Amino acid sequence: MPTTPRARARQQTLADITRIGREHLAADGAAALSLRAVARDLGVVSSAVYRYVKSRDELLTLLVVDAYTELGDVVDEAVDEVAGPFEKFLALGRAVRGWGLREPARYALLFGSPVPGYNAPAEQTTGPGTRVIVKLVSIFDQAWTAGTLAERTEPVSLAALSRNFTDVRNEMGTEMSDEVIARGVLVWAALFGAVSFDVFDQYGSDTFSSRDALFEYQLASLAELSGFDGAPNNT
Amino acid sequence: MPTTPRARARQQTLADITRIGREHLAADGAAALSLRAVARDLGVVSSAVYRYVKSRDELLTLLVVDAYTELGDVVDEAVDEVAGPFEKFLALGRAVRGWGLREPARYALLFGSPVPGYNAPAEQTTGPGTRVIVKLVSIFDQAWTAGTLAERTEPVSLAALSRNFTDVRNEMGTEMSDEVIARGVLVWAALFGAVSFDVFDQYGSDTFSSRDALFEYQLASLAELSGFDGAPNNT
DNA sequence: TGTACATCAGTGAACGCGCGTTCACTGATGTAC
DNA sequence: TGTACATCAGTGAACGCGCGTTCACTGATGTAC
Repeated sequence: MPTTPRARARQQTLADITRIGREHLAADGAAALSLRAVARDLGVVSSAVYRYVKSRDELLTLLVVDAYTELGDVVDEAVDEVAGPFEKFLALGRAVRGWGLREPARYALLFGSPVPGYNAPAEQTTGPGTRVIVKLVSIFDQAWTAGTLAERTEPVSLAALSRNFTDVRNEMGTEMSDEVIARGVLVWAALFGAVSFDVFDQYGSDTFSSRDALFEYQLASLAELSGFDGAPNNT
Repeated sequence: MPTTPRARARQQTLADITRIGREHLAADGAAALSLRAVARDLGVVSSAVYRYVKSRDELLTLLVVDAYTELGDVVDEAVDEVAGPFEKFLALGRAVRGWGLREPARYALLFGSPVPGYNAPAEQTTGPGTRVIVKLVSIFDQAWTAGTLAERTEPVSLAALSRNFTDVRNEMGTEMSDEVIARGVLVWAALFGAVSFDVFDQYGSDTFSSRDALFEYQLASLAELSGFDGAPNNT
């Protein structure tokens, strides 16, 4: 917590810069994000922003971390409100989609096209950037540990990836089988595929009158594919 | 076919503009695509490009159509080479992913973040833009007509979308049930989710040592979910 | 408690750069008679 | 077949704009003694 007025003012200004950056992101996209425009909205000369942010790329990093953090918070809160893997999975999916639809530009920053010329620094983005998949793993692990996850034979050999799965088990602290991890990765990618199609408007604008209903079907199908007990068509 | 030398030259120049645009897309992304830079590479003064293209947005449209067309060609060729819905589905998935990995910038233009301030004109992009889904529908329809598509009860009611499914049946010329269409839409979105995660590098750079093996697993799982006969774990 | 010094936020000018688009023009190519 | 006119590709200058980043500076805030 900041002690002096100057430190408090600094923190406030940094928060303002992030907020204004978010607004510009929403209006013009990441590629058009400009320090000068942020400075203008902040009511300050353009060089002043350099007291807070070393470069345009650092501002982008700030926004990436900000977005991952908010998404992570939203997802955690939604998932923790319910009990059981199936319900938690639904909550996670709905939370991701809800946030994406509310914040399309920030969703695009995280899960859309890479920003040309920008490389997110791993040290700062990896932590916040893995919160959703970490949460998803914990949901699978809960079902796995409870012994309620449906079994399934590998449709295709996973031998080429077995060392990777061992690493994942160590990093994530789980005992899940190769097949279950691979299944989880597929469900993860598929979930974001469904959300991205919705957020990025890949279905025509009037193909589906209720995107909510479509997504609920998709989510239930993915829960079924995941093998969660309680999902329709599972035990 | 162009008759006069002038018409032939014009066509050649248009092709050059498209090619150079593709290169700039790959180097700097859609947002940074600039008529002036294209003109420079073409060896011509910037205003000359306006003889070929009305505006920067029209150049973008040219590139969008160009990309959809190439992807459509690649997919059609791959799918038509094999027989049977299961094999065709695998071919489609592999073709999409292969093209995406070869052409990440063009893939991003079509399936990544929307380009801020640019709206693709429906008249020109809808045709080429629907070729992959049309092909996917034809694969599902082949299995449906042959009666080899696994049945499945809706995990969640699709009543809210029934009118949309009727429209789809009319537009696509198929008789597939609501559930099968919804299943196809999910598989479609999931497939592109898996490809996007791969192309956009959403798995860490060293999480999976063989992205090919991972994708083959995902593809086989989606074939199974689709209900294609011959897919592992299906009849 | 008061003073001397260090820190820091913000200024304003400047550097060198790129962009989309318009316009009047030149000179070559194509076409109608 | 030859000529007059129309079409069209490309030029070069200009308009008005925005960008990231650096630098020497001023004046207020904070700190050590």
